[in-house]
Amino acid sequence: MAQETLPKVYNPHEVEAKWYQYWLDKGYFHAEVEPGKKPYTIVIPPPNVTGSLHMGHALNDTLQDIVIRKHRMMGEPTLWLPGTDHAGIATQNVVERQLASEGLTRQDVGREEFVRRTWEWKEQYGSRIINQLKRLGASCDWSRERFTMDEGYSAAVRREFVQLYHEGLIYRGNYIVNWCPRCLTALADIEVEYAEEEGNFYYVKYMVKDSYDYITVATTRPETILGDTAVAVHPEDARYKDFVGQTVIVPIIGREVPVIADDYVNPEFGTGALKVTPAHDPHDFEIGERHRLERISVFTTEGMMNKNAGPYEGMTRFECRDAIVKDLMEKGLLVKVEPMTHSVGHCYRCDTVIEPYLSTQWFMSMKPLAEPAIKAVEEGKISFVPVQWAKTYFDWMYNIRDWCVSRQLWWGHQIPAWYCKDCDEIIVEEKEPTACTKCGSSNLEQDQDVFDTWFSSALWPFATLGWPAETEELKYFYPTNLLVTSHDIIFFWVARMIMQGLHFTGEIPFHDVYVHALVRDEFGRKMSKSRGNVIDPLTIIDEFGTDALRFTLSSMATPGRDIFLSRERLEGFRNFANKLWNASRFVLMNLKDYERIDIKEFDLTLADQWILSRMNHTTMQVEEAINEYNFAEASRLIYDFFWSDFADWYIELSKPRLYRNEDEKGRRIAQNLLVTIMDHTLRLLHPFMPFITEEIWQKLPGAGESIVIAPWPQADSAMVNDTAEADMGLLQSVTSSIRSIKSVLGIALTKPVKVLLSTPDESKRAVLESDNSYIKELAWVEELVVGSDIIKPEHSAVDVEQGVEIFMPLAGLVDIEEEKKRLSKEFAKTEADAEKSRKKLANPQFLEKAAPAVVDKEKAKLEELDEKASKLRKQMASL
RNA sequence: GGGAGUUUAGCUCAGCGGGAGAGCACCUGCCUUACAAGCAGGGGGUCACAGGUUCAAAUCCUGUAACUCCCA
Repeated sequence: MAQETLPKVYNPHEVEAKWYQYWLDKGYFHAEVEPGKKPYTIVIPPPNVTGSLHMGHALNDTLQDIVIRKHRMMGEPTLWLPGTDHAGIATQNVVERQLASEGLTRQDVGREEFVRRTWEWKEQYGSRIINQLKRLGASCDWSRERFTMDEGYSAAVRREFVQLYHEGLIYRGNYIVNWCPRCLTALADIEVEYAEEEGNFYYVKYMVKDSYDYITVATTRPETILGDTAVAVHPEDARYKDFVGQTVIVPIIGREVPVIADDYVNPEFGTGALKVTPAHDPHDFEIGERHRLERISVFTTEGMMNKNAGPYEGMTRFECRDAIVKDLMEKGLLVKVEPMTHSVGHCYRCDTVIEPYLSTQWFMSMKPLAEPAIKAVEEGKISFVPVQWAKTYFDWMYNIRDWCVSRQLWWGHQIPAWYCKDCDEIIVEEKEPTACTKCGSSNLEQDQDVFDTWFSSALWPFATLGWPAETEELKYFYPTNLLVTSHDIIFFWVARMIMQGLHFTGEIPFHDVYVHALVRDEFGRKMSKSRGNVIDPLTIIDEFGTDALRFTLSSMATPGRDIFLSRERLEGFRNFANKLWNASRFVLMNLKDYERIDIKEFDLTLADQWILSRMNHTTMQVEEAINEYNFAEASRLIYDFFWSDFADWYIELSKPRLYRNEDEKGRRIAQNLLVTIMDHTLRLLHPFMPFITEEIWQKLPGAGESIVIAPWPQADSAMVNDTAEADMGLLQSVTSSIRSIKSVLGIALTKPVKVLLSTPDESKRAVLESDNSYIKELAWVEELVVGSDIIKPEHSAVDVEQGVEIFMPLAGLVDIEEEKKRLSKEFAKTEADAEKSRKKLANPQFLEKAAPAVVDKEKAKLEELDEKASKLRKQMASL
């Protein structure tokens, strides 16, 4: 094989684009229905079509890609189905901003033109995030890419609505909803984000009609006084008993309203008297229902005061608050003002203060849908990993409330409901009706609203596979195996997919839900565009390479802990990539006369047996870790094996065999093992670091078409060799000890020295003798003597490792005082350890109750420590 | 107000009933024919605090404190 010269430093940019294109050209990511084989499926959490890749995506998609690539290598028909979400409000906001830069509003251009422009925007920029996913190395089946507003998907959404409507699970009604006065739409309860804000608690007098009596009511929102239609007190509140049934006058506006008694009122809170505004508060709305109160809305949809606000008409909500407070004060109706922090709802898309607002909307009845979805998790058909998220899921599901699914937006799935203008009939059909089903009139108008985006993404796992059509793909790939997501959308998305999946397909949409952490900035804050603290993964990829980013994220993906991304970590894993690169350079530079042999037919050295044992050991552990979705553990195992075992020890030990010309057989075995281990480890690592592993693997002799489709490494338990690991451990300890003595005493590592090893243990002597070359090579020892009862030569440094006394004559090498210092330190440490152990063993309870194996281990440990200590003491005395 | 999580070396984090670990940073010595993005060695921790369970607690339980998140 030709000797290749590789650059000293791995350059990710040259290889990443090349291999990604190669993989695409070969069609490796495409999954076909293969009857008789068990498929493996993940649907991607579809990023917003307006989005650009952030660290959350990078983590989310890296973890999915790891699992997907592993299953693909295992030979399963593996589908990772990609796509994007039309993201109603977010996308509409983007296009509105674009219009604003031209000095236009969406109302100026009209709905049709606005939607046309949005599609145009989507065609132009919608593939941005898809291309970014490709840079991340995501091995999605791009031929199956879906968009939540493409034709087939839209048909699925219509089916969802029409079926639920006819099943009575969807209804239309006039209720209090969360209204965003900027987006001009209703929002679902979970789309409101609450924040503690400094506000005031205003105590206001409500005069009793024809009396000088009054009730003081406390409120944080005095502007809603204008919509008050009652004052409520608790039925058992003695203070207000006589007021119930009387009429009070709403300040400013002069409306006469009743004093009512209702259990909802908390007598402890404020004055114990509550002003009731059924049109502007969800609780007040319910009180209003119970007492048949009038609902008076005082705001416009834009959050301005309407004509019901009388003198305040035209003011904003906030101007009105100030004006009313001033007027109340002037009229002597304001008793006092107390500062108070309270929770204020904000739009999760634009952060505007939400207004509870009376409005006619479509709602979904959630209880009947939630029941089977709760059961599926309780019965273990769906598992959350880590399990504690199941509790979060249950809490929400048990307290679920009806879902407002209509949105007053233009971008989205328009609701397939038509209203007959002649007879008011509501017609809900998948196809646009031509005539009213009741009166036959053709004077029909479609509902102007669209669905909540999550209404459509709830169908994602099966609508992407063709539902409602019973496609081959749906039958084969559904239910999917795994959903990977972050905890912030368990309610928004995961729970709703489970509900709709069970309702519409009769099956769970996925078996496992792996919930990963959020990626935060260095201060632990959620990264967000509005905070301006986003670390762009593309920048990181440019600087460190995709593989380094992926490996960093997977290494930090410990269940249940958020990730604070740091540059230092990225550098560390970039260095790991470089280590891989250079180890492979070493192997490739030393393949002169390489010939494939069957290593099982030759006698393997201890180092050979050891590295094979470690490799198979590691493989088993990695397999287990990935199956438990413990990506950090899997990454660590591969990192440690490759760097600490293979590079630091095995490669070093292979050098003499490669460089010495006389030992052709030894060289051949070493070459074969180096190639075998590289090949095996690269395959194990490929799901984590796809690019560098392909680049190196392709250079190895006997490489196949691509590592992407190379077989996933199987552990061979017959190769796990405890004796080899123990023997090698002894040699490593002795080697390290000698290096340490040299280093501490200021002797250069490369200075050749004489070393004597003494142990009564015959098997240890055998190991030290037969493989003394390991110690000689790695600790720069020119003369090594092994014996059973060696007397310490004068002026020697001493150490004891695993019962082996190590002597290094220092004649002329070093100041003996240095050695005394080193020894007494070593002795003190050994004595302290021994003392701890002795104490433990002196405890009769321990001997009686602890597991025998634990006691034996402790005894052996103490014995060794005692022996070491006594030997060190003896040597110190003789110095 | 209810719930969840976190607190381990200077920093970022593993470990989660039986000998305190890694990477980075720091100190010392090395360009030893793969790698200075490296090699060898070293220092550094009453595992937040207080109780409890246990022969044995960083690890399990209870409480306290600080920080973070979710829900109302």
